[in-house]
Amino acid sequence: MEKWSAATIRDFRRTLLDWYDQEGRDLPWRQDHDPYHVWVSEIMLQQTQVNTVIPYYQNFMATFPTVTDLANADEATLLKAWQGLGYYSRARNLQRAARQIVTDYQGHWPKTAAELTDLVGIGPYTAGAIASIAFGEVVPAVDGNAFRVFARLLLIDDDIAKPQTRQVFERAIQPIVDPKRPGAFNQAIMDLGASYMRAKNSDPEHSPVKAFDASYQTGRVADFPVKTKAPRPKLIPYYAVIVHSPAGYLLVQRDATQMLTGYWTFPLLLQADLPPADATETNNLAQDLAAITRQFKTDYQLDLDLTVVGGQPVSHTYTHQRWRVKLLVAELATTPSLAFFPGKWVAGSEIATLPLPKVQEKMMTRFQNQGHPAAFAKN
DNA sequence: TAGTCGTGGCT
DNA sequence: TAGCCAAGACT
Repeated sequence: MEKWSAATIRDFRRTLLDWYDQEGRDLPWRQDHDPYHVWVSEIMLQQTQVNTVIPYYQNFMATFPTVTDLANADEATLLKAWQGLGYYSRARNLQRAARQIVTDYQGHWPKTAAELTDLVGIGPYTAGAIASIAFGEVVPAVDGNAFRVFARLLLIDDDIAKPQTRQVFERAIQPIVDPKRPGAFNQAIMDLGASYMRAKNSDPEHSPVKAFDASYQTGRVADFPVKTKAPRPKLIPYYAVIVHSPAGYLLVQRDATQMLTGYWTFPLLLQADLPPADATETNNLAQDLAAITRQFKTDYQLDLDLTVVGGQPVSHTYTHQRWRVKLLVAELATTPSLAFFPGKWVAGSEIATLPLPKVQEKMMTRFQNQGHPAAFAKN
């Protein structure tokens, strides 16, 4: 690992901040240093690209202008505002933290990184970002950009995929943070990491800090940062049961034990949960259809005549799971009671008003393209 | 600690 | 295409 002298540190700060003042990005959440604005933007930006966040941020601020508005919002409105951003626990934690601020802190923000970590959804990175940008605390904000930028600048070869590596970087960066402008310093590092010092297609030759870039000076940019790769997503087969009656489509809201908590989908059944097939030559699909029909009858008192929706199964890949969803449909002439089924009927024209995950949108599109073009038409 | 948790862009 | 990456936190 490289060690910088006090003179080098001063030179680096000046070079970095001069560049940032000239070339730093003009982003909606950089209009001011309001902690609410900084906080919401930082949560949205977790594992999410800037261009994706911009329209969500603008809509979010129009819908929930203050932390009090967010604390008082109903969950459906909140989840709808977050729909498509992913990592949906961020949205629910955001509201939990808003309520913490309003009730536990009487609306007064904690102003240090150490205190900010007590708010749900604020970890070491986000605490450093808010503390430095909104309150001027001299602390690093170590995100993926900071890992990458300083791994290259200082030739730090610790594996950034390992949790204990964070403190290595925090200790290395802390003395370099500009004590006069810690927020600008941290944001400048992020802008650098999103431009000249990207993970792929980096351009260290034209970087404003190339003179400080030990990886570039020694021809080893591609070797930093060191990061072990994640395991491959696991294939998980599902059946989606599309039940249509005069009252609309049968939808279920995902509970707190599941991913996509609070969002609505067609009923989904794990293929692995269905009664096992015989060890004979019998058709698996037919057996599964029979098992699903039996389950709806006995558990929910719903009589379904299931048919397979044409086309390929819907495929949707998450970070650690790859869903393969076969669509089934049952058309009912009359609307049965849902006294035994944990879901509700929703008119085709009303489904889009609910918070829906991407996989549900894919299933709806596939269904429409397989002989039901007007199923979810908007009125 | 290592696994969990979404989606879109890009190669 | 399949895989990696993008302003991580939580358990």
